Amino acid sequence: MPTATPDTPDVARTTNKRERILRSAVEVFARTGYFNAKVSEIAREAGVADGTIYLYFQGKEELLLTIFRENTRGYLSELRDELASLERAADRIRLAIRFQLEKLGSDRAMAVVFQVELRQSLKFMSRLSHEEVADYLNLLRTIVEQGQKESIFRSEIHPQLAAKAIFGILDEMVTSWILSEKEYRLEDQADQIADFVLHGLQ
Amino acid sequence: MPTATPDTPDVARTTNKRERILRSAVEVFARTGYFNAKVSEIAREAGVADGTIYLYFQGKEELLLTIFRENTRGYLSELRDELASLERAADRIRLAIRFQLEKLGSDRAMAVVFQVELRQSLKFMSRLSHEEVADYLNLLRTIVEQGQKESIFRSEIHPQLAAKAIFGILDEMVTSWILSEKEYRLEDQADQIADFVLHGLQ
Amino acid sequence: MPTATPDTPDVARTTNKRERILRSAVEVFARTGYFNAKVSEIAREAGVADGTIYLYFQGKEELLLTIFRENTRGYLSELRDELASLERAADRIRLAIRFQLEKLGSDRAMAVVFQVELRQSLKFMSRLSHEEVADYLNLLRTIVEQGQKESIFRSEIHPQLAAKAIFGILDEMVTSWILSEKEYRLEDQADQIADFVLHGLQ
Amino acid sequence: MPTATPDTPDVARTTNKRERILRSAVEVFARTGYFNAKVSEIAREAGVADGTIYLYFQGKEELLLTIFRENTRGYLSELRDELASLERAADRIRLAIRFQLEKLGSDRAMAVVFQVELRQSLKFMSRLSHEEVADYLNLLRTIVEQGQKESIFRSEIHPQLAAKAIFGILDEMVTSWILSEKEYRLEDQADQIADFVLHGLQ
DNA sequence: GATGAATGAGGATTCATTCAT
DNA sequence: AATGAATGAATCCTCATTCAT
Repeated sequence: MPTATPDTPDVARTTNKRERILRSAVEVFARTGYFNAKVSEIAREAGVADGTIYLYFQGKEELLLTIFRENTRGYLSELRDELASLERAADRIRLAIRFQLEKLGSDRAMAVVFQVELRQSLKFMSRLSHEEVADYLNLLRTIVEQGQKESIFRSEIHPQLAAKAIFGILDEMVTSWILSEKEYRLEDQADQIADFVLHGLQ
Repeated sequence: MPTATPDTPDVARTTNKRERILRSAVEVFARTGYFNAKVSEIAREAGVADGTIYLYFQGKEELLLTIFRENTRGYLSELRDELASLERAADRIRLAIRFQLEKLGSDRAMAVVFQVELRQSLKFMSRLSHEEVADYLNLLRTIVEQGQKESIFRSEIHPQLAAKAIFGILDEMVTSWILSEKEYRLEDQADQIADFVLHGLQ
Repeated sequence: MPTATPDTPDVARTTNKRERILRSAVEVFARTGYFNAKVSEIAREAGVADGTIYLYFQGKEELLLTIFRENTRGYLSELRDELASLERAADRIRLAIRFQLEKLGSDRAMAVVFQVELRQSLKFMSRLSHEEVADYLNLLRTIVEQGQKESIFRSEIHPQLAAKAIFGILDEMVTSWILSEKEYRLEDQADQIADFVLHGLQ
Repeated sequence: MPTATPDTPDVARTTNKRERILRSAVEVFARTGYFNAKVSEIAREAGVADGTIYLYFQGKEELLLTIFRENTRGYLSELRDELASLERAADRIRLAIRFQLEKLGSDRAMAVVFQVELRQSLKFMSRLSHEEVADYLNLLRTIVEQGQKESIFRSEIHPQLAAKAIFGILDEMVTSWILSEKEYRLEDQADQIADFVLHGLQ
């Protein structure tokens, strides 16, 4: 009996299916909102049976968490890599700002999930804020502390507060972009924001 | 000493009931999240029958919107009043920052509703962002523009972007406070934040 | 203390209110169906408060029953009066047929209530069929029996069955008229129907 | 002894479930009335979960319509088949009359649904009267016209009116049987009714 | 008698999840 | 691994009725 797809090994096909489910979930969550999203719609869009989703994920909630975790992890390690090539704190701040705007600005559905759907409930948000978001804030804080050591950032600024401020600014820019009826490139705001932030820090 | 109405008049009782429902809704939404909140629980906590809620509000969604609208309106007009007593843009920025932190910092349940529950869905958020939030951003923007005219703020800053940045910072501070396991007074951050913002603008 | 309306005694005003409620009920039942009819809508249309209806009637169901009873009683006694002026069974059959078509054909809303709304449930229908409908069937049966005694109607016909047949024909004509999209006068069918019935009896 | 399918195939079981739901609906509608019937009771009686009903039907209303449609269609095509074996209009009238009485007389619950529950509202009735009932009336009308061509029925009778009259008589007989406290076989009235009708037509 | 604000029981329907195949 | 038919818990809202005024 001939093998149907010689170059699509089981693992690949399976991985594929998992990815397709996650991507469909992003689209459906972004389109209808997490609470109104139907598992069956995600399944339909992914081209799998309803039950299949439960072979890969515990349930609807795990879908949302997985979307967040896997993407955040990817973003963070990539950002760390890129930051390694820069030395000065100011440049690193600029890079981090541009990076976040580029990433979320390149995938509106994903951005909607990050900015809107993930903030469904205190339970959700506190889980997130203690895990990946905390990592990201720490990264920013470290850069601020570095700048203070280099004496280019004012020492009276509380680094954790500065990190939150930067995060808050970026968060608002992304949300505002999502909700905007005008079409514009999110990353085009990177320099202006960086100027504002660096002035604030200096 | 003014006599408090000995026998609560009809108007008061009615108003009372409406207010009690709204307050219960804030508590229940904050505790369980909007989607998981049961109308019957709000009713029970307000000490009214389920059906009574529908005499005052169209439904669950209108409860959430009303909480937002009525509070935002109150905040905004109060803030405007207080701003009127100040002249310099920098002082006004300081005041606005302190004001928001004080208001939301004084009522955790309300803050949860504002920071978490109101961001349930794109539909909701865009409705809000086009109404009350837009008003607030305009207020901030006007102060920034004033500061630029007075030549105390840098002219190359886009006022709308600055307004969003300030809003984003405050938003993040409030959210972070809500999610924090430590107890601290939100308004204690007002000066630090104002310093950061004013440096950013100057 | 002066009497407000000397020529509108309490009874009259009261009666008036009662009639207004009944008439509104006919209209609302006809328009929306008994089950979908809201007591508050009937009250609004009658110009009284919701609670007032319960001063005159036990509830929604009694409204429907009263509409039926009072009208049927009126119809029946009027029909009996008119029949008294005729002697021959055939003429009486003609009269009864014309009478029913004229009565229901003159008030579409009432006809809808009689033909549609009163047939909501077995419970309702059996109550009606054992009371007023039985009286009406007896009246028809008596005429048929009279015709048989006069030897102008065939004796092998079961009078009760003939009465039901006549009632069934008329009932269908009224229902058909209600549901028809064409406008026509129901009573114009009286002669044709009478011919058919009398042929059937003879 | 023929072996009944030992392992019910999928199709049968599925069909089975749908039929069981419909049959339960007939029983429950007849017992409690359409508006008072609970979907959960129909489900319980059919031995399925509440939700299962919605896999087969859109909702409660579709249950009622389906009961009517599927039965009417079956009746009508069966009646047409049987009529094909007869030639004379009078015999056909007799057959149609007996047929309707036999069918409805053999299933009281179904008859209740047909005579009572389907007449809930103008909306319902006009939908029905424009579809299946119209087909049935056309069938009767055609026979009357045939009889007129054969010159055994009087030509001055309007065939459509005659069809309605026959339908009305049968309708009343069925309703009367349903409401009767006495037990009798509905079809035993077939000859008497046919005599009356044929006399009326001749 | 008249009002109408308040009550609260009641049910159709949805949809995440399961599990026999 | 994959399916998808079946499950059944869970809840918003309506509206007939009451009763304090």
